[in-house]
Amino acid sequence: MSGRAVTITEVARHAGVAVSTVSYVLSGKRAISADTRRRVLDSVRTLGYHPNAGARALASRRANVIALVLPLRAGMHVPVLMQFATSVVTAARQYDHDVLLLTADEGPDGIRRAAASALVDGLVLMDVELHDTRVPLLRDLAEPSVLIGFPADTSGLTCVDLDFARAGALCVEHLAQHGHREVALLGAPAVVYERGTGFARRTWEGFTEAAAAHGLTGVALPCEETFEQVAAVVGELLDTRPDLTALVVHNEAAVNHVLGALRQHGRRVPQDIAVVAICPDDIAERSSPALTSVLIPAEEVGRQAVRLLMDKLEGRTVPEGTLLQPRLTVRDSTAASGR
Amino acid sequence: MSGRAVTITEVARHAGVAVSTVSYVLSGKRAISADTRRRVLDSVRTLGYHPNAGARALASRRANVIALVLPLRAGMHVPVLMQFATSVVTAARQYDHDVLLLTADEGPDGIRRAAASALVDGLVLMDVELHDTRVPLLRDLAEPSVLIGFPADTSGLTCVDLDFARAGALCVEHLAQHGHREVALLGAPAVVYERGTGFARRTWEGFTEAAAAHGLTGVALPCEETFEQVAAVVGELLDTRPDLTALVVHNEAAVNHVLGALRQHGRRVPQDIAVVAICPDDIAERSSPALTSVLIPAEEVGRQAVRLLMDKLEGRTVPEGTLLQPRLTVRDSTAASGR
DNA sequence: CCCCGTTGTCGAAGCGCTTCGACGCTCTCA
DNA sequence: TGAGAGCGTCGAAGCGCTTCGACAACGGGG
Repeated sequence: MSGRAVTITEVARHAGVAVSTVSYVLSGKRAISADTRRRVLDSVRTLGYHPNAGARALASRRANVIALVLPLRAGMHVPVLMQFATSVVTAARQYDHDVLLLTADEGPDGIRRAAASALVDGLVLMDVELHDTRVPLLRDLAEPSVLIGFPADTSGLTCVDLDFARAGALCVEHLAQHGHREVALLGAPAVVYERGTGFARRTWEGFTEAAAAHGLTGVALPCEETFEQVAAVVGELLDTRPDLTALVVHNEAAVNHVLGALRQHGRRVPQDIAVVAICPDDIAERSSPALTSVLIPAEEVGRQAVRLLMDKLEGRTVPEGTLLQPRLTVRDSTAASGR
Repeated sequence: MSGRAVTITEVARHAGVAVSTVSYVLSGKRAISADTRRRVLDSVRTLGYHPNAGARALASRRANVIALVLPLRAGMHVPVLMQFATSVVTAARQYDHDVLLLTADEGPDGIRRAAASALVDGLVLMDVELHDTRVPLLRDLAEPSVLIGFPADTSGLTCVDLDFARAGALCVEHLAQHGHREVALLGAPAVVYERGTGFARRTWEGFTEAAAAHGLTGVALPCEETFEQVAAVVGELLDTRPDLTALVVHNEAAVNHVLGALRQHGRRVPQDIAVVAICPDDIAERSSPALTSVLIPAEEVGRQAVRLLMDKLEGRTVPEGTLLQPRLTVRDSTAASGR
């Protein structure tokens, strides 16, 4: 490597054409004869030319970079966040864009800075709360943005997420079909609900409503993440609700503790009690027994977010809300349950 | 927001000075009278001026962006990765740089592209293997880079990491002090060792050598991450080694399974068996009992990596290897052990 | 009192690219 | 056979910024 980088001027000289011709070959924005194209591409290859990103951004007013705004707050399950992040990067690359990582600790200023300096063409925000302080900012930003998660008021925005209400309901329906009459939801830590995190609340509501609709007794509880606290909640539940035969767990970090607590209390899964989780597949598969679960389709959500953002960048109009339908995978933690 | 962005020309006009003067006020590269400086800064503020990143990069040949190259491979503990990532972003912002996220699935080409296009000024690579294919590329890249983790041959590179050998030894020493005579290491999944992941191997070696040095019987085993597999290994260990009184666990995902397995086998921690973990503090604290642990100082490593990169960007020479000293925090999983 | 070194400011030349308008060809159709 | 319509290519004008050299204005030392 070393030395100065190859410029488009050198490529043009090497191929014996004008600079603009090289540019058109590379962008495909004007017709170019097959012969010229071949010669230019040859020169590009032999010289090892890479267009200068800054110059390109300056001249075209497009940086070909999008921002990914990560939160990092208590109670968020990090591996899922990471899945979102990597799928956003991968999807962005498919549209020939790169991804700039912005964290929450710079606050709204960071977003404004990146947008105003034309560092990025658009934004993807993760883990949006019901009353997110970043939302007003997005509304009057010139750059388009897409939210992963739904704030309370989605007007003027573009949001994508799994349909968590449906996910909660799906778990209940599955259990109802298997004859369970009394079920419990173990959710996120209390702080997550208090903060107004949409997906946690919506699961809760979906669970509660579906239980009512199917005539089940359903109780929903927040759930902390240390073994001791989980064991306490589980113990309490088992003691006070003798007819309880199924648990829905919507808390990645607590899933294994729940199973451990049940083991400790001498309950077998699924013979004594059924368990359904809402979590990534790898967690469900790695538990013992393997858990029937509704997976968080992080990869799909990330891809959709990028697709929507690209549509907006092209000037196409996109729907305000996009809800991905959950699917339930039956594994060993409910299968044998024939009561 | 909306409309076209404010340019330096408009600021200059508004403040009644030349464009270059505005530039010098902002960069501080030439002396400017207090009065002029104030007027310019006022204009900047009232107009809401943000320098265009592309133009700046083009003219100054510095993008003020660094790349963070993430792997994503089996057996890596994601939350730790995420800690690295966020600390790199935070540290970079302190040097007025942004972070571009590159993933491994584009391979070395992604690195080359980002560097050659002047999208980034330098690179931080995470989770480097002993024989990493990206390393030769880095050696002949014009852009400086810093590795988190040590490859087998570090010549011509800059590497930072926790001193894992020392971490393994520290655990042994702590246990030796508490009178333990036979100890076991439960490490990463076998695939991680086979792949040649430096930090896993170095912990193993540090553990083994320290055990020998202190006259302890020490056995080291890889450890998979499902509860069943962990329980099997733990069961086997307890059965075949009746004198075993302490476990060192270097596997974030398996830690809780180990505790669960010990519970299942009726062993109390720390009365019957002591446990030391090498893992982030939050995991150690959230376990029950809270674990004596050597923490992975992810935040410190990320910060150092950025500092080293900035030094290289400034043309300063930096050491090839930087090893961070581990510290052991005593908690409940070894404290009461008085044997 | 003259010369020279400072200090503060300006103008202009790029940085490497995209894109617009122009222009010379070659075809086609009347 | 000549006008008009593409097609393929070129030159030049920026995009918004940094940085270099120039140059007033001012003071201090000989």
